[in-house]
Amino acid sequence: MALDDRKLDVLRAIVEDYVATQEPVGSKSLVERHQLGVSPATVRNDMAVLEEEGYIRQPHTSAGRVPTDRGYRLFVDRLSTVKPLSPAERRAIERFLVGAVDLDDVVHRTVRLLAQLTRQVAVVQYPSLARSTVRHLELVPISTTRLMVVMIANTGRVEQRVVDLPAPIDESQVTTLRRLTNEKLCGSKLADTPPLVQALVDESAPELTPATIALSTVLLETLVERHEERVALAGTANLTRGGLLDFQGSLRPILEALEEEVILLKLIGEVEPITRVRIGDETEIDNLRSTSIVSTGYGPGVTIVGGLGVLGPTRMDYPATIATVRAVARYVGEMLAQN
Amino acid sequence: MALDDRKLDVLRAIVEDYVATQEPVGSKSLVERHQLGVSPATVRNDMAVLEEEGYIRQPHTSAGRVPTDRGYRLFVDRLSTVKPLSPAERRAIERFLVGAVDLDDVVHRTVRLLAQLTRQVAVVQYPSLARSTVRHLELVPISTTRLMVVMIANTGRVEQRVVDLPAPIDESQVTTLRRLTNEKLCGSKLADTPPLVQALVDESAPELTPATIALSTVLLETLVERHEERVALAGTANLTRGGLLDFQGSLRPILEALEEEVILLKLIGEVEPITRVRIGDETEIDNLRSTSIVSTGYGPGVTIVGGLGVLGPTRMDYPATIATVRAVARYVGEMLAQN
DNA sequence: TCTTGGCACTCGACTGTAGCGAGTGCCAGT
DNA sequence: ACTGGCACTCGCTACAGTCGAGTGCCAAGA
Repeated sequence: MALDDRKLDVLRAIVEDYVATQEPVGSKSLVERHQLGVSPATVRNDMAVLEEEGYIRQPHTSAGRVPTDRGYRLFVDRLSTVKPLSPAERRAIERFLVGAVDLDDVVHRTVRLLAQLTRQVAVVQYPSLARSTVRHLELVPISTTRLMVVMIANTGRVEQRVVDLPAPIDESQVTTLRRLTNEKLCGSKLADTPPLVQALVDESAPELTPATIALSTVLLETLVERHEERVALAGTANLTRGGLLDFQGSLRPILEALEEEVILLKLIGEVEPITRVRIGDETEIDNLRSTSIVSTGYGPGVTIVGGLGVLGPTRMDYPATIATVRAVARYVGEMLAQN
Repeated sequence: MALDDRKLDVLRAIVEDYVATQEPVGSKSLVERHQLGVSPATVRNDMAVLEEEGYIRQPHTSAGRVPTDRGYRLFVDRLSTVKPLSPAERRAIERFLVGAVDLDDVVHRTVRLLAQLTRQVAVVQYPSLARSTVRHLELVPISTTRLMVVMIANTGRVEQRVVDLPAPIDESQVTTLRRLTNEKLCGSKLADTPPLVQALVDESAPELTPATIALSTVLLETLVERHEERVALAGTANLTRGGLLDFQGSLRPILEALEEEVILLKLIGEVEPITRVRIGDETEIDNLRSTSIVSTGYGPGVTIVGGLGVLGPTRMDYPATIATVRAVARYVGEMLAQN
């Protein structure tokens, strides 16, 4: 059955009221607060249809209606327009992000900003190594048989590993190795490095081959195979707003899920610049059944190097949240472009 | 008034029972579960005294007794013996920490381990820069007027900053600058670097002086003045155990406090190898009135490079927690000593 | 002087009942 | 197709009553 315009208006009104008040909304208060131009009885009929179609439900007989996940989905897809940010919010974003001294700083400031503006839990992925290129590789001897390798990526990320060498090498050999690796790998995307690393081993001077193999093993293993993705988190205290009414009383499963980086990455590690909204079950994480996630990709210019987003109750102000997430992502992109 | 031995026994029994059951403990169940050798009535008299002295209190008339902060304090100081770790726990610690690939990895594994073993919130401070020495400084040109400086510390920490140069410099000048800074600063403690950095500027070749000044400004500002301390956090989900009975119902203030790195550092940033226990108000943080913190320093050998600890309800198993925190700190120290 | 059993008392937790009111579904009328 | 009216549902709150764990006090005994 097709929903006519008025039924959609009713659904929109229900979502807006419920988000604002956090209480099931009844037919009478609905017509009072919105200019629907019809009587409560008519609204009730519409509600009955909406309920039959699964867009709203009653917590119990004789209570008002509450949107279902499906109702929110329809609202987000067809009934809402993105709220423009207030000037105050724009100013807050700018003020917050200027003066960041390094990548860590940018990420931390961003995640705090996002948490503060949306009053929800914010997650920011560090620029993905897989989508970074190598800017410089530095080898620092720790002892004659141990080497620290530091990789600096164009996104500002810096990763280090310790390499155990099969045989001692001296200072000049380290210099040779350093030059060689930099020549081979600088400028290439991390995802493209495996053949280059192989070439590195093939071309190394015989006496350096064992060391080169050890080095390349570490490089491949840590930087390419297990993607070293990282995330920053802030605003968990915001989960307690709405005093346990959201999240059916227990924060536990949500806090547990938030501690799993793998889960967070799956949810906000976007590849596309598109803003995604996952509502309830759409998160596909059991522990997050009662939450929604708004996420988007960010990066300098048009390329995407990482994702960011917020997590909150399914009952959230989607238009405002979407606007804020997008705006913050855009600013962070500009920030990164400057480096 | 001096408390005789039996009154102390009663207090100990109350603390132990309350920690175990989370329910106010009455005189009758006390004598049932502990071999006190006296009747409930006697225990009641002792309880009255303990209450008068402020070691225990009644949530309401006709309820059992609950230890006060002062009671826990006395318990920790004089009535408890550190529980030895179970073999299973020892094994868990070893298994968890072997195979750590870099400092980030060590810290993350440690904080998770600690959270898991104590079933509380764990906090681990990264090795403090102030107590590290410079192992290597790397300068990587980003453009002709921008330089990324990467500092590698002996503790494994790697910090990077971008330096804006007043005038362009070429590759060979970077090499010169790199050699000079490393000669001057390698091996010295960060806290001792200011005069060395100054000497660096004085001795630099005239054409490099402006660049050197820019570089040294960044070095001093970021690495010495504002101590770049970092912490890792895990186990916030454990706050929800005991279903809101601890923390008088609201996790909010606690989650808020946990987001402030400054607060965490104040609480677990130990300088001494001593294990500290802060109970309730002793945390000196309003938001953490209902929590206790057990913290200790760690480091390779005898020197302390950072702190770690756990935060939980004042009603926590102090002997077990103290033992675990100490054991983990010791293992982390050994871990670091290997590098 | 310390310990003990007895006893009256307190007060939170739980249960059952009743009234209220927001909200609904249905139906007949326009 | 919309509307007003009406009976009904059911969660919420208040209130009264009961139960029981736990206490404080006291007088008697070791």
